[in-house]
Amino acid sequence: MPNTSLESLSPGPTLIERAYEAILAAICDGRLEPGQRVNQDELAARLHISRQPVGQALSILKSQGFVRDNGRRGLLVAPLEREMIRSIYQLREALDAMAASLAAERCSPVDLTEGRRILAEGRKAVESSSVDEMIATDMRFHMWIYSASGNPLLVETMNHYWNHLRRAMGEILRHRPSRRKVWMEHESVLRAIIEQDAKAAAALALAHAKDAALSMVESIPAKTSESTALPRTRRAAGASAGKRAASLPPAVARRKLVV
Amino acid sequence: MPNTSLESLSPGPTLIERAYEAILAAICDGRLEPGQRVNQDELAARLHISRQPVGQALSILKSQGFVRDNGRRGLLVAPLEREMIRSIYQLREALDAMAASLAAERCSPVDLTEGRRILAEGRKAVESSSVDEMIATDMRFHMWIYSASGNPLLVETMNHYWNHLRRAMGEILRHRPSRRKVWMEHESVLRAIIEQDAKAAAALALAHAKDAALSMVESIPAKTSESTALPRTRRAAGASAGKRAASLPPAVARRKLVV
DNA sequence: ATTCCGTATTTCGTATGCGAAACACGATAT
DNA sequence: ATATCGTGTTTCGCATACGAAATACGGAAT
Repeated sequence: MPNTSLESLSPGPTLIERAYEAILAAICDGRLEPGQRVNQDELAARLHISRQPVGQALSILKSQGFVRDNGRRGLLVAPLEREMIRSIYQLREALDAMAASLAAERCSPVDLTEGRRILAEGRKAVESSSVDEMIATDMRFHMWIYSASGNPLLVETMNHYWNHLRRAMGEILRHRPSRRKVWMEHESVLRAIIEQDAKAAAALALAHAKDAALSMVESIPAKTSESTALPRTRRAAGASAGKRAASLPPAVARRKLVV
Repeated sequence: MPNTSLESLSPGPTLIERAYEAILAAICDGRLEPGQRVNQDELAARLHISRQPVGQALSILKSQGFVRDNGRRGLLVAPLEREMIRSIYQLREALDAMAASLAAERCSPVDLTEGRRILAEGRKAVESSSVDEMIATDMRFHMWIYSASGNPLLVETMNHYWNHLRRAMGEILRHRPSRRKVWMEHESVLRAIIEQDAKAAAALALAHAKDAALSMVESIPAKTSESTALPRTRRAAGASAGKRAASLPPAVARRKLVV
């Protein structure tokens, strides 16, 4: 059989992947609240699967910072921390600017129509005052820029951070009204991209990120009570982990496994 | 017992965490070669543990892009791809500049002595021509800047990317000689930080990243033969995933699990 | 000799079983 | 009444068992 353009088939989403998606979605849209304990058995029961794939999904979520270790008493949904959100917005200042600049230089006509479409959607979402829809469209607009920048890693990385932002935005917007000028700013960024004015696009995106940071970061309580059902279980060594480089474990290093 | 400053104890590294560290280390320093198949049973045997923790560790590694799915035939170590490295360096241009600027503004005296120490170490490593040591010190210097920037997320994110870079650098430096001016450039960045000249620090860091990108990216073969023992197993749908936003699965979405 | 097909093997995903460690609660001693 | 200790319960980590799906290989047919 000669080279048909048929690619082979995907093994399809495993239970691990589907559990991951389901739990992540629940965390991001607030169905699982920050600080809430999360339990393998219970999740497994709710999803009608065994503990095994749930455990694996939670491992991944933990490595991505969406859930946090809670001693031997399971895990809990990562609380919203002002410091974390501030850090994300700081990264966005650098990366959104770069992304907008790149997008202005190299995005294609079909990208542009897509951008315009998202802008229209966003305006509509603001009219309808559906908080969830507003957040989703906001995220979609920015993801569009990352995508138009042509850097796949940017897409991946920022998708991750935006999932964290989504949580915070959902929490905030349920109480405070939203900034209406958001989509004005989006429009001006889009216009700069359309006009291929990289400098302007970068500057506008930067300003937008700074604006957003200003209104979001202040809205988050400085420390979320901290004592959220925190059992006095074993835990430390990793407490001073402020400057650690490792991505996963405190590396208390019993005996190192060697491959 | 009143509030002693004792934090509770950590449950200690689990086998999952230790396996993760061991496998990641093996991948980063090249003991597990790019494109090589990786096998749960074999790894478990080599580490003298069962498949379970190995599988979980691999799940995490997969979500971080260090290993890649290979149909139902296990996983393989992610091949080195020029496009990937190029993307990383592009992110570095934005983030290294920002980090250097922040570091110049806010790093403490003890940070500075640490920086000087690493610089000296780096010089020594170049003398000794130990490739591994050169890479390690290079990474350490940059991680120091991220850390001095005061943004913990920057540390985490860049640590991740530098693990990818380590792989590539190791592969390259075994064939080509290293750029000797690296530590000259590092020194000038450090000096700008010491003098608290944020603008200069950012500019120098940016130039350094661009230089490094130039000499690294070209050294990577355009496509690593691609056919590296690739079985014609089921796989697709995710093949056109260039612009996808999802971080884990292609979301072919059989029936969505709902929490 | 080459091609095709059926069977054995490999290897993963998922479920289940077991033990350890911490919490929760109630009983006892002061 | 309060403090202390011992027991039961919870909940996870890790090992093992089982089934599904794909490959690899050897024999039969052309």
